[in-house]
Amino acid sequence: MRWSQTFIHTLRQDPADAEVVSHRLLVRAGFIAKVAAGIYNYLPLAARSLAKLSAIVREEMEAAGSAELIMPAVQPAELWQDSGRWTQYGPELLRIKDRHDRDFCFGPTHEEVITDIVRGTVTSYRQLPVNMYQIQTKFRDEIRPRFGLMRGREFIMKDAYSFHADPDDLDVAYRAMERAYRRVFARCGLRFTQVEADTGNIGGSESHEFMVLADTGEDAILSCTQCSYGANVEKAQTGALGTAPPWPLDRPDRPREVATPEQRTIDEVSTFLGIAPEHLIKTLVFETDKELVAVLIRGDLEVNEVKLGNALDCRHLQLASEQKILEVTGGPQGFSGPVGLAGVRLLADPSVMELAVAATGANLDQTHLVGVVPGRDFVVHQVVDLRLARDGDPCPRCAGRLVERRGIEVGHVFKLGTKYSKAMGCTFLDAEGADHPMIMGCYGLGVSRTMAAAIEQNHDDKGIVWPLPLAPYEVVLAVLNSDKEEVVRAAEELYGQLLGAGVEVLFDDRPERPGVKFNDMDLIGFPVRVVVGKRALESGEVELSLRRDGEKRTTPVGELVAAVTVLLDGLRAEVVKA
RNA sequence: CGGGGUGUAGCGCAGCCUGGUAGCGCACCUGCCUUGGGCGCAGGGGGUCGGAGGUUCAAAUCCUCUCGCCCCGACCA
Repeated sequence: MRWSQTFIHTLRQDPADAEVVSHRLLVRAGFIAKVAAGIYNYLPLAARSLAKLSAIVREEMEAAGSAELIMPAVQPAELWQDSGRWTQYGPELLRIKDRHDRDFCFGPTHEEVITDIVRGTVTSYRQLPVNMYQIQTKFRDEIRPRFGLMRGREFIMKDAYSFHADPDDLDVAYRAMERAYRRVFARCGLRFTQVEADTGNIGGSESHEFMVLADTGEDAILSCTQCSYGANVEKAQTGALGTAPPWPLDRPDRPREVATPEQRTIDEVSTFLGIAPEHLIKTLVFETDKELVAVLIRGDLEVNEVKLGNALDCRHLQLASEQKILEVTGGPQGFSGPVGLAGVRLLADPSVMELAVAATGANLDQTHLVGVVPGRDFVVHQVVDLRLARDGDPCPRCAGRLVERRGIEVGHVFKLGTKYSKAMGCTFLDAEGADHPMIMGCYGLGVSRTMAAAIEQNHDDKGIVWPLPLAPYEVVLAVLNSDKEEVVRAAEELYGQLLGAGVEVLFDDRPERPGVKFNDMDLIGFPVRVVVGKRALESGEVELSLRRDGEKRTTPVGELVAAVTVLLDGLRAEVVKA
């Protein structure tokens, strides 16, 4: 392709509204252009990268036994009413009406449609399993779209769904999908990790996320330095805690009140009392959509609100207001404690119940209790892991330590269970003729987000540094002195040779000054660069370099095709075969 | 939805406070010049100042309403 015949327009200045690097570079390098908040044009360069990524996804999905189909973007309300999500999904579901005033939505996901397909066709265990996928535009009306393609409202996703007669069969498909995802991201040339994930409000029994590693990632992930354990911070567990320092105070037969004027925070109280934060019981009051609860955790630890939400089985959760705390505990914020606390559900992290003796708030203004013994001085309704894991914590599986890294969620696989099949009557007959809901799995991969994540991970101060498999063109060929007939002739000749050899090359034939061309090539990030200029040409040579190191080497004109082929083969060999 | 901003040429911005012929840089067009890292010189085209209403002799500027967009928060398969 010739530059002059495609549509590539770079910007000299950063767009004012781009916050993150992938957004900034995608816009500047001419890959995308905003149409509305969270809605973008994918210009020709982006279309090529997306096509390459999609091709890899298709190959791996087919290899894993999933068949491509295409479902509608616009879906009738009836299906969503059938599953119950028409009312559950909330304003993120873009609802639209047709000319007859009938309700539709623009699909944010396709469980309803695929379940409708399968329930109408599959009736016997003999027809299972079923596994299908599509690559399609989704729309989710996010409250605040941001970060360009990282969190758009309209985006491209590969979504797959599988249907099974029993959990073991689901497990087979699930493992095949995990493997396919690992292969996809490895073949894209991305550094990534697979982690255990919270199943969130989609429900289900098992879930993994695939994270492209990048410092700018929105998600925190913890992985063990010694074993394969890895989890999203929302889900991460930790190993046994170290032993606390010895209790430095007396051990009264019952808790003793101590005046702690204006000492509210863990740091203030532990310093004031001369004890370690590990000796304090932190008491937090949360307000859910159903109730108020008091949550206990050791003073040096933090509560994981996702774990808490799961334990309480609630949809929304927030720290209670000062007013609510006063109503529930009788004391002001900063002086809450479990002793004598009645009329409210009490949850504790195991770290609290392991304390032999502790200090905590007295539910009285300016007062704490010391010498509190869990089990003797208070009992809780439920002991459950509520701890937020953090960097340096012990691994739950081995003797190693967890390290925290940042990642971008590009894939998420779920064992869904029977949530949709039950709700929508998607059942089959087993060998005995008994009726059962099918067991489902669903598997999402953010295609447009993966393109953005690739840039978050691979860029420098000049622009994008595409991994070869996702580059819009593998090679760029630039002619520097377009006023010199013999230089242009040589470049045209080389362009023909590269095309003839099957090299995926973009020919920068614009009559621009060299500086403009160099900067554009760096900005767009073509992996291999060939420069034809009069200087090298005088000695019968052209210049060759890789985007990632910029190191220049010259090669005789007659050997260019061979030299480019060698470079490309080298880059391909680096991409891990998962 | 709460808080804070912002909207002026394709892009990035100034002008607004203190009302008086709409500006700068980049991009674009023409000519000359230059040609290995976003050349130089000269000339030129392009804007109902987000929209509606109001105040005024006069509104980009002041007032009211409205819409879009951005940031922080809450939210997020």
